[in-house]
Amino acid sequence: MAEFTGWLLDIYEDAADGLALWALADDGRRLRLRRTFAVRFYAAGPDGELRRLWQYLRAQPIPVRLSRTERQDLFHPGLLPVLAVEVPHAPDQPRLFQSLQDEFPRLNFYDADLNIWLRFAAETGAFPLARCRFDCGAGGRLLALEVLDSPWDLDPAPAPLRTLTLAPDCDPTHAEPRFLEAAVGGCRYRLAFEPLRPLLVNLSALIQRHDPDILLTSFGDTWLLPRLLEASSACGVALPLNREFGRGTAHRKARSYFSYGQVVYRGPQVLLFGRWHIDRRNAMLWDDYDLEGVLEAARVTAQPVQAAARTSPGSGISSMQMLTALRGGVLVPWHKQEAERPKSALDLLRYDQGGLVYQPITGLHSNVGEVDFISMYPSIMVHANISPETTRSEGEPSTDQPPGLIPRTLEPLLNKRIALKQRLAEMAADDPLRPLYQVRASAHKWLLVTCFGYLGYKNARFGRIESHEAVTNGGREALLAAKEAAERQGFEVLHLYVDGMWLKREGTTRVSDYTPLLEEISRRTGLPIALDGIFRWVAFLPSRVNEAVPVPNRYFGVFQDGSIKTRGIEARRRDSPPFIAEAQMELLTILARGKDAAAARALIPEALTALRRRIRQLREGRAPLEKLLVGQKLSRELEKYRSPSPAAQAAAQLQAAGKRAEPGQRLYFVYLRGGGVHAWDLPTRPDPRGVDSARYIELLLRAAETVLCPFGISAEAVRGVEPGRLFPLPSRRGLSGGDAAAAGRRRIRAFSGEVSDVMM
DNA sequence: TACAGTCGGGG
DNA sequence: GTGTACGACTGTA
Repeated sequence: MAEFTGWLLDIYEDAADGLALWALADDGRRLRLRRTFAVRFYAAGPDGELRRLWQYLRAQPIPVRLSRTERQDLFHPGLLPVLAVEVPHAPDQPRLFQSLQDEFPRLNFYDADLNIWLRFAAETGAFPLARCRFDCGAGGRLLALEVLDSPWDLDPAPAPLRTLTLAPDCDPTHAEPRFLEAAVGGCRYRLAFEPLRPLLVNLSALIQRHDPDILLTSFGDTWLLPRLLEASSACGVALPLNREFGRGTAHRKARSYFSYGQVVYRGPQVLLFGRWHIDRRNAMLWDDYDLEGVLEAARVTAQPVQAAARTSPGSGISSMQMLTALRGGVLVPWHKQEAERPKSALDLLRYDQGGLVYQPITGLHSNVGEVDFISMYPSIMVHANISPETTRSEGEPSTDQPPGLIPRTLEPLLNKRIALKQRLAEMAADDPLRPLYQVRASAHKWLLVTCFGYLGYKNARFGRIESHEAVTNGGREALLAAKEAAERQGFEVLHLYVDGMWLKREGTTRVSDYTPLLEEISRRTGLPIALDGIFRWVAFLPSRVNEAVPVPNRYFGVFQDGSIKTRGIEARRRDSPPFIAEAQMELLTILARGKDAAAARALIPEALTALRRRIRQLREGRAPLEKLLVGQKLSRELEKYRSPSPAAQAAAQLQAAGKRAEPGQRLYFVYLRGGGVHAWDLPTRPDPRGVDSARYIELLLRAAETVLCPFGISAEAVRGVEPGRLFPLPSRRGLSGGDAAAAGRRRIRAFSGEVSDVMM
């Protein structure tokens, strides 16, 4: 084997050698390598306890090397005396550490619960899909490894990965699939599920013949792979899902957890060794980023590919922070130990603010420029050097100190994202590489967004609330500085929202007219800023509950290039039935042809005609059922519901049919006459005649009002589009009261709490 | 009127 | 394997 170059695909613990590695050589061979690998972790605490730990470790059977040394804990000044524990055989470490947790509750452990990829990446500079030079001895023993590229390269040499796609011919939650559709090496196969034995034999032959690097499945985690594995053991036909011979697959249980204010359901997982299983239906945020987004995330976070495909970007950024710490000799706490410092009421008042939000001037405006800070919060963290160890307790950042852990982690990511966006801006619209760069930029965006949230999360390993607050302070200051600059240059500020502002100035209609403003803002704040575009027209909407109150994030408009931007309206809400969302977009597309507000107004009759057609479609039952599906997330266990919300009703129906619906799962259903629903994932289809078309018409009319009323069309006029038929107008609520007058005035207020992911 | 339940974000 | 905000809105009692 000697020396060769190629890509590093996979790493995992190996009972015999310590570490198994898979390489894809330039000549196309897939090679299994092995080497020993020692891991180190640390303990700190009272001297007596450390001595006791020393004796305990000496007495137990797992070989270890012990030494006393000093290391840096990010949350404590100076160096911390620690006991270093080196475990020469990596697979021993988790078991050993497990036993220490109960035995030594008073000690603080560091670097104790890191996955093997992270340790390997810290030690060697490698990362998933890194280009490497491998030097091998007999039997695949890895003697030396040289990493040839970096995760920050914009154009990494693409690894010629082989993918086997597997998908049942229908959604197994609905019906029993009859065929397994497979695609590999440019060929498609259709394998019958019954009888099982030939299926297994054929599939096994496909895998052996093509030896894919990736098993890209639909429902592989939740249904297909468990089913195949079960069949394999029942029939006694070996199925080489793993590339690693003789090793079983790894399984993770399904779970629901709370994140970003809502429950998330994560399905069960089936993980492979030596090749990757990615279930595109169980991939989290990377879902629509496709495989490239997953690979990009794995490269920059040094998370295993199969994990990167399934975890949130939160664990990705956490992984990057840990890597920065390991490489810089900073201890990675096992559990974050530091509680928040006590704060006075005044501090709380000062701190507990999020992004700056203005009340927009409601109504229709022409020639409005939208100017946004680019990745505002991450830019502030890097620019102002905000990190747990550099932030003073007053919440003031310190730029006179060396760059902190968080800025060091973020800076390359931020630079790469900006470079990718630059590359995109220079690319032709039809460049075949465009989607690739988009997907990569997108993956980076999520990592950046999450990093800010993590600063404020009390259980994050490197979080600290004061740093979090220093960031939001910086954001508010920057936005105010931007507003002042705009006003000084004669712009009217129509709206401010956390990291963006909407501006108008008589005679200012060209992109270049904004250049002096952008330059001034960038100079004053030190943060990157860009013109998102100039709206031909944009409408900021009032509250539906109280017409006098503007709401900060409900608007729609059309840029000069004809593209439509919407926020908060029906078309963007995930619980809107597709029919309603599409109808609203249809109306907007018609209005978007208007070059200014007046021209758009002239297109209203055409929009009303389209609306009339849509209403008729609903009334005559011609809208396809799938377009009427409402999707809502189950927010809790079925038993915990106190009133039968539509999602709870759907869950009850599923349960009655023997299918358990977990919190965090999105359930789809149609509204039925009489107030009920019919869950979509039932074996029976709803009777189209039972569909509550009146309710859908009401939803449609509301969506139409949202986009038409700003043009001066009354709600009554929208509802009267059908000759001889006026749909009743639901009464507006709470119009009375002193609130309205107060709300009519424009005032600046701050969001309290999280606005983390609004910002980028 | 009060309360319970759901959504939001980007590209 | 990571986050339990908060305001807008809707439906129902």
